[in-house]
Amino acid sequence: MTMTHTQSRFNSTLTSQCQNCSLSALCLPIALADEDINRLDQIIERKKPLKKGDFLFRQGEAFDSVYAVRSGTLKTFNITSYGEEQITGFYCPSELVGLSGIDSNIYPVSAKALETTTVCEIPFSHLEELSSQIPSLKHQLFKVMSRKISDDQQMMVLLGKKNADEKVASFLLNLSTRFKKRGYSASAFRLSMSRGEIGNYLGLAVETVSRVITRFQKSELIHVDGKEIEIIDFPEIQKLVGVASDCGKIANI
Amino acid sequence: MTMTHTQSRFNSTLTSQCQNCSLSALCLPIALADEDINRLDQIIERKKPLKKGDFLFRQGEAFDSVYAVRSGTLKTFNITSYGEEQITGFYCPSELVGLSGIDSNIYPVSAKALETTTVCEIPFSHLEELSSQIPSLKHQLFKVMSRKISDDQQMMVLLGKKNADEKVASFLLNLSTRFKKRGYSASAFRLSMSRGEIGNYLGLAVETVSRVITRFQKSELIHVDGKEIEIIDFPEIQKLVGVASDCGKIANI
DNA sequence: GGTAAATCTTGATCTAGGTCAGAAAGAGCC
DNA sequence: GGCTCTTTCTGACCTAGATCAAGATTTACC
Repeated sequence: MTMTHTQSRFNSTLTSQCQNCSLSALCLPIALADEDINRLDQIIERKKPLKKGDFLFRQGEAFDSVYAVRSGTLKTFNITSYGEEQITGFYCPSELVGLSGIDSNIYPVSAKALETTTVCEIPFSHLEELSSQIPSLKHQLFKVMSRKISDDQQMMVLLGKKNADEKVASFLLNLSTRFKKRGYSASAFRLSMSRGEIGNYLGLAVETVSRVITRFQKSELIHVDGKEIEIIDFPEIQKLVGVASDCGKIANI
Repeated sequence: MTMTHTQSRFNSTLTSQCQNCSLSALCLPIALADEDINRLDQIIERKKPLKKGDFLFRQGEAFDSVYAVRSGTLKTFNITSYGEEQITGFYCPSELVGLSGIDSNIYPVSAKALETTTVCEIPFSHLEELSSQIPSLKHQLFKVMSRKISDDQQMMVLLGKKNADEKVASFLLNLSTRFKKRGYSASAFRLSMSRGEIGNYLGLAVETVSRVITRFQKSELIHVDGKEIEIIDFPEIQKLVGVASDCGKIANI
């Protein structure tokens, strides 16, 4: 294993890199004490950037690491029985990719860069070991995985019950929320994925995505210029989504 | 907390109950040493059975425990913005319910019994604490959550890409696999959920589920008698599913 | 900077599965 | 055993979104 080698190349500064990272408030280190961040920092390897279209890992490969996105965007996808791609998620900075590989020790999906993307590689065996020593890190890991489970379930609701307008509105609002959390504008952002990829992810044909976006633009819910999106009428978009995003707070049957 | 009280009532025998449980080979204790099973056993509370229609927990309630199903079946579901139910999962014996509550400390779904059902309540804070002391338990927990993530992603593929026949075939095959793992017949079993609930889960109308099942019966893929299902032509059902279930082994692009 | 390839848009048509309606078969319940 | 309530089945119709087709625009690459 050449890890120490690579580490010395990337981690040569004395101060923790995680501590300096603008994403530390969102990524794993949240709620860690300074000395613990340093220990986490030791096991993390900063990889050189992926170019658009590069694979981070491929479906079927041996699982050994999870990855935190530092910049750029990734998509994960399955190849279905007849060779078509099914996108299962998009990953923005501070988000963790690869957690689904823990169970079988094999990545059940492929991960590919949608644009130039940098990631931190976190060897899972080290992370697991460290999590025994740092309870708050373990808790954080459980939380991240739990969050992924409930997010995926929201996605199942979207795929199973929503119509095209609701799907696209949910998608835009979801991105908006994620950008906002990271300190970027919640109303204006750039889509790093193609219309085709959006459709694939949402269970819609490309043409439908295009038509819905055009329609939203005409009804002045959003303003579109190619991949640049500006959400103009938040209340209306939220109404379409059904504000199901926080239905945890809604009264029960 | 009245736990010790309740424990003494349910856990009074000296031998570990987990150890005697027929599900221990599938549930959390897998890969645990005897003394560790005993420690896990101490924190588990066997609850009295739920009757059909009883809630185990409700969307929005404070999260404090995960539950292992001992017998019977549960469904979890969201209430969407306009009051309809969206089923996000069915849970059979040995399966763990409630993991999605860890992140927000609130159950993001409700869980309801489909028939008389017994569960083991596992207070999460205790489980988490114990997992620090027993690395294999921690690993097992990570695996269970990871498995849930990849299963849910398979479900997203199903909802986003499959047609009605493929959805129903996948559903039947999935149940079959789960029953088999537990030592029951893989080919003949009883559906504990209604056609309506199947449709809800698969993103189909009741009528469509009914029609597909009838069609499968006519083409002699399955034999149906009310809720009793017998899978007759496994190869054909698998062909419909596309054997996408183990596409992890398929070559990557 | 120019050309080929990919992506996006828009219109016209088609269809899988939804919706509506009613009959048949179970499941509780007194 | 009869009554009601729920679930399941089946047929007739309809619609949201897929598919097909063909331009328009963007992106990538020499």
